Amino acid sequence: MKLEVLTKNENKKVENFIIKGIRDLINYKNLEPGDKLPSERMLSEKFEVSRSNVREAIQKLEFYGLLKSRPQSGTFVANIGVTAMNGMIEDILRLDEPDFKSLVETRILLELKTVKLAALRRTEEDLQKMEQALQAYKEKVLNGEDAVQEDLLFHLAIAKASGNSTMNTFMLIITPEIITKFEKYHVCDSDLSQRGIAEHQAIFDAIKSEDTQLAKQKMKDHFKELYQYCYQTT
Amino acid sequence: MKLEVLTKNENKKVENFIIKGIRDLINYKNLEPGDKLPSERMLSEKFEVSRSNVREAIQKLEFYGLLKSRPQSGTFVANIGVTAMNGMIEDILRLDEPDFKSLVETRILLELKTVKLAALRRTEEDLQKMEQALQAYKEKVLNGEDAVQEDLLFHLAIAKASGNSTMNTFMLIITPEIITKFEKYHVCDSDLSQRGIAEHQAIFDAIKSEDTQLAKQKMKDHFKELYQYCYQTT
DNA sequence: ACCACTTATTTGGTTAACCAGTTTTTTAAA
DNA sequence: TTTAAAAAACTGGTTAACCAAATAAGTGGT
Repeated sequence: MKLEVLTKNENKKVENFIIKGIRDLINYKNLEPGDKLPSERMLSEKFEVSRSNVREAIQKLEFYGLLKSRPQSGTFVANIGVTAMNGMIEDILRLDEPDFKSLVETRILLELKTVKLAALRRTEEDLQKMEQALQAYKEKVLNGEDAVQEDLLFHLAIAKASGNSTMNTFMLIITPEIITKFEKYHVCDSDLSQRGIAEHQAIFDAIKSEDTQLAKQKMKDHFKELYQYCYQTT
Repeated sequence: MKLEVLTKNENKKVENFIIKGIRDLINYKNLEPGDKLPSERMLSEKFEVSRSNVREAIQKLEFYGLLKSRPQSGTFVANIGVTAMNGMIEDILRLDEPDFKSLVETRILLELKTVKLAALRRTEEDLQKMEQALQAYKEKVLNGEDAVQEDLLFHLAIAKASGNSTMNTFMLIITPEIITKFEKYHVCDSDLSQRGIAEHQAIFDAIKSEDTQLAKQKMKDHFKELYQYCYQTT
């Protein structure tokens, strides 16, 4: 297990090493948007790493939109100038693992917005989906079972109803991390869950009646404890 | 070019097909958190696709925290129950490409928060980095050159100063997409850039003097045009 | 029946060979 | 010298063989 972490770190180190190499290459050769990078084979030879490692690094930079691979042709510098390229690569290299506080902070921010947008834009289909999720949550809680999953699915249904695909994606990214870390730190007691039903219902009603301000307020109430938990520790 | 898009769609279709297969497998076999998935080879045989495709799909689900691969051991269901698993996979399958409006909307939301947090938490080092970015931006504009990159680097410096790694990551994700799409739609004229300097300076000063409300207000002013642009069209 | 030990198999990850287009170079005809 | 055609070299992507660790199965002694 220890070994796995080591190799993972090692792997990350190699990846960052290659990313730095690519950055230096772009700077040294003054590559501009649209220019072609050396082939994967040449890079792997130059940096003395495997081609898989090179592909990995390229794919990461492609994820952040800095490079663009074209089959049977080459890898190209995206439509971003040298300056932005350097700045962004530096940021990418320094990115650290998200801490729990950062995740919760972001979730609250996103959800206070998605709930407003959902109240504005929700379709009839969205309402049905949310109601289903709410119903599933209620049943679990009333049976005294753990309902963390159903809880979050209701929130994801709101994100979908917001009609903002970017926020929806971001919610999907942070949700599982929150689930796993949350279950470790915190256990919902029965009273809290009972109150959760009423709060969820209030949020749903506000969205249904298209009352954006009320929806936001109800979401805020719902997050009150999490908010305090987030800001009291560390 | 047309072909590339086709194969890309085709590829996505295969990936989604496999993801659905994995989902059905989890449901049918009632796999719970910690249980082991069939090996990649078996899955590739069962779904009649290449092992690469299977790995691709697994890595995507791993990105969203639903699976966890362990070397020389197997792929395991993450600490998430069947219900959340189903809901999230459905969302992932339906995720569409982010539209420009959604990107801008999210950017504004994130930046109004990061600027507040930056005013609260910025270190001396953060201030230096932001000042450098601001200076670079000024020089470009005063020379009459295009300064979109320097503009965004200043905003990224703020995101970094916010001390929230999740928001920082999200800003990094949407920034390049905004750059490319923005340059297509909109060209900054000289007057606008001149005003941009003052606005950036005001934001920086507010952050420096730790005035959260003022910082947020200045950022809001800065986004005024973008905001209108975003909400007038479509 | 149980336990320590060896062997065989299975696993995700890695490497190297291969593929089908693309791009550059060569060639020869005008 | 120019240009059109042909061939060679190169490209990212894909497939299949290989690796070392982890697990399962077998083995023999008690």
